[in-house]
Amino acid sequence: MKYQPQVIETKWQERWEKEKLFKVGEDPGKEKYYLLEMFPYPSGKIHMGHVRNYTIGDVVARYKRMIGKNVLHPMGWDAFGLPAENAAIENNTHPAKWTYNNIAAMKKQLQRMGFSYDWDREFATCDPEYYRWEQLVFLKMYERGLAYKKRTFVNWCDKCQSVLANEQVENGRCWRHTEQEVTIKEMDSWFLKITDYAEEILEYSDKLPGWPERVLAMQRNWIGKSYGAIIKFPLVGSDEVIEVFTTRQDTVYGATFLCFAPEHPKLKELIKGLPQEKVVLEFIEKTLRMDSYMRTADYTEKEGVFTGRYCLNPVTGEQIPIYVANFVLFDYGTGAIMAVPTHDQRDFEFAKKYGLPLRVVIKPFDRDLDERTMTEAYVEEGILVNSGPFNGMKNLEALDSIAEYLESKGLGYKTVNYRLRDWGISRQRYWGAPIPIIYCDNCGTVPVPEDDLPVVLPLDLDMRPNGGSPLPFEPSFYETTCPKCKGKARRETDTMDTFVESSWYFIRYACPNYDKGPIDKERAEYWMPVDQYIGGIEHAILHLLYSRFYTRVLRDLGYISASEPFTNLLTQGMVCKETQECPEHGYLYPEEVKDGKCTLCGKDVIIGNTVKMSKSKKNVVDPQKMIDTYGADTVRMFCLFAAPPEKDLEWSEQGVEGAFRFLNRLWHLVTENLEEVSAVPIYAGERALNGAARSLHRKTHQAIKKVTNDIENRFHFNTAISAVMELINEINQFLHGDEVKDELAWSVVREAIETSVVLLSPVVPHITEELWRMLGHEGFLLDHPWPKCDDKALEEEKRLIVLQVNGKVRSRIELPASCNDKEIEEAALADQRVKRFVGDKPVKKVYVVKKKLVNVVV
RNA sequence: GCCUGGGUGGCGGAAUAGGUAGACGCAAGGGACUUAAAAUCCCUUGGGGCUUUGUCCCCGUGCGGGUUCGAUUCCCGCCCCAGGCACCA
Repeated sequence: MKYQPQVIETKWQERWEKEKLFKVGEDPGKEKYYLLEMFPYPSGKIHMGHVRNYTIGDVVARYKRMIGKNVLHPMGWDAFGLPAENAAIENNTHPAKWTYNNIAAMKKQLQRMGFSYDWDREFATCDPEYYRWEQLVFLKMYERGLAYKKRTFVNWCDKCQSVLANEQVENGRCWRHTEQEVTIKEMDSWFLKITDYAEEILEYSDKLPGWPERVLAMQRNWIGKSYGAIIKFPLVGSDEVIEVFTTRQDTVYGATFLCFAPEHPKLKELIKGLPQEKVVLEFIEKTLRMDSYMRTADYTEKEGVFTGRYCLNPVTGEQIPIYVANFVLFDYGTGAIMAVPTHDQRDFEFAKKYGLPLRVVIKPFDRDLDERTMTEAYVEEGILVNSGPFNGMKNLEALDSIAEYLESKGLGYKTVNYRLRDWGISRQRYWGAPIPIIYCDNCGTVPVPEDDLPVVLPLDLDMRPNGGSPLPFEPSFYETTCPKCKGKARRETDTMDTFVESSWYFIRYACPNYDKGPIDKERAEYWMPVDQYIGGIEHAILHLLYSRFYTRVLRDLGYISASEPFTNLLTQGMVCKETQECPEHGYLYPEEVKDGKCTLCGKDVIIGNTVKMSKSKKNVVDPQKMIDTYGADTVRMFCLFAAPPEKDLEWSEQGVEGAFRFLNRLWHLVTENLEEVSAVPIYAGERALNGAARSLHRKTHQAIKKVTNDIENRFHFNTAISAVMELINEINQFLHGDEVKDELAWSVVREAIETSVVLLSPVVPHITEELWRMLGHEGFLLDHPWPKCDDKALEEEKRLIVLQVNGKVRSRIELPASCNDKEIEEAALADQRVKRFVGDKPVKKVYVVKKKLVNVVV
């Protein structure tokens, strides 16, 4: 009988669906386990990254179910976003239609992979029944000041035709359009106050032992907490003070000038009417015109101009000039810095360039510094000089003393600063959840009344050919009446960042149809938090940080009690493949290469690096093709076997074939021995075994132990699979061996075969289901209890003892397991080879390690 | 520069509590079956050495030290690679 994956896989998929095998409800009598993989954007078809991610999740879900947990394993669609708009323009269709078509296609593919999702909980975030609750939460946040609007400088991506959050800018470029430089634009934008939760999120980062350290490190880094002080510099010719944030208040006596960011809100007012006004305005304009990439690049020179204004150094009383400088960040600290050229390298270079004064205020412990001969800033520890009452103090000690001194004089105060900024969620896009706000000339900004929710995104409009949002051009959408005064008013036409939807979808899965609010508290309390979350590392900051924030907001609004959404996080590696490059034609598809030559020009093809699969590198493998050729089980098997989940996976067609071969071997092992195996009962330990049968029985239980441990504690499916491979190799050896195959022997084989099938079932659920039925069982494997290791089976009557002399392996002997340390030692010293290496040297000491190893030291 | 990982055969990777380095698989080579090929099955496969081809000897987990009877594993110093952050005051 031939192994025909296409036939058996679709057959079982249909049965599972018909029997609602994956449906789950709340069961207070059972321990819950919430397993979640990051839901996909419905781009059209699944890619290998999805396949890997969801296969890993499926193994865990099936395993947890088999050990008796009540497993929630849902799937849905992160369905808002820009690609739908672009595709709609290109194909002259509508984003909604495009999106729902894609969802249907991808759902079919996921089902074809045999994933155990409870599809009854499926939803798409572009459904008003989903985003209406997001709008409600937005209104509640607005009420509490957690959502606010302000005019400020924001990141703008021309390709997106929209504002981006800081988290969505990578190296000065858009995270979705890595070729697109981000520019800074001044505009009105909505923000969520994630900074209110910075401290709590940071603190809890030490309480997430189930998260990879590098993700936590990235988040801590992103939050960027630093201790320092605000220092007030009185402005000359005014009652105002200029506040700066510094972590180096110990150097305040050396502050010889101030620098403002070009975006600083007070700057324009400061220079009004001064002779320098024009030059300063020109400088501001020039700096703002630069894209973020250029502006923050290493090679961009530090530049600035004098503003014409002065302030007083609050501790020395000296008059010092105020500059505006391109390297000062407007949204870190106060947007202005005190410059201490002697002890900060940037300030040093700036001062040298513009001839500004230097004053040493910290000297090294062993020598003096002279500002006239310094060639770089002194940034090490040292002793304070030129610092009034603080002279002679160690600078680290002076940090506190000076802060306290400033505080006592009303010149400043100690503070903590975070790099994290509020989350900008306004998007000038169409395909997103509308922000439920109305602008009225009389009443100002008015929230949409809760009863009027949802503010539905109109589906009957045409996309604009240039790519911008049609909403601001659609009177039927934006024209409305003010809920307060009933006068004419205008709706907000910005939509929300799609990361808002993904910040709480995992809670909605607990109660996807709940229609009285965003969250059915009772059901959410049963399921939350997510016990195991699995997804790509690329969301280390973005989605994972936003979700930790949003979950806390929902907690504080009383919807749930959990603070952290995801107890354990697994970030799987990328799926990679080697690239092929022609010197003339660039990257080539595999079918464009023949015998190492380019089929277009005949030149030798260079085998490139193994990198993440991407269309542009032409090294993608379509999962559908793999399924069609080998079946879903083979694809699942390869994804799990080739590497542990957190590492990158190198795609190898030969590896896939190896997986397919293994499944064929398994298939033939069962089908070719079915008659004999079916004729006997499964070995249950009632009769003593010896020889090869005893050894096979032991191997069976060793496999149970190893597979269970590898899945339960490590998620190392590659070693779990290899343990079953070893078992199957041993079954085959046993069958080909000389020993008499009596009923007892066959019953041991039956135990070994059935155990292999059960152990493999989370990995390759279709073939195992089919074989299970052939072996005469009723019911689904998912409902079969996970096998238990019998420790008695593991016992060995003989043990291999490794014999070392001076730490080098010299011999191996087999001894009865009953031998005690003394007997083992005697046997070791009596061994011929040990004797040879010991020779006539005196034995200094003999180490015996628990029935495993002896080391004779001479 | 800072942070976090990581460096083991031709390759992907094992070695989970300091105790047999290289499990399992891929590739390669040899053999069986076949008219032949494919498929399948069996064997070999870290490197080197040999006046003994062996239950032989030496070397070997990025490099250099250390701790230990014993180190891929622990400690110190360095090198390299990947990812993240980076004018953060």
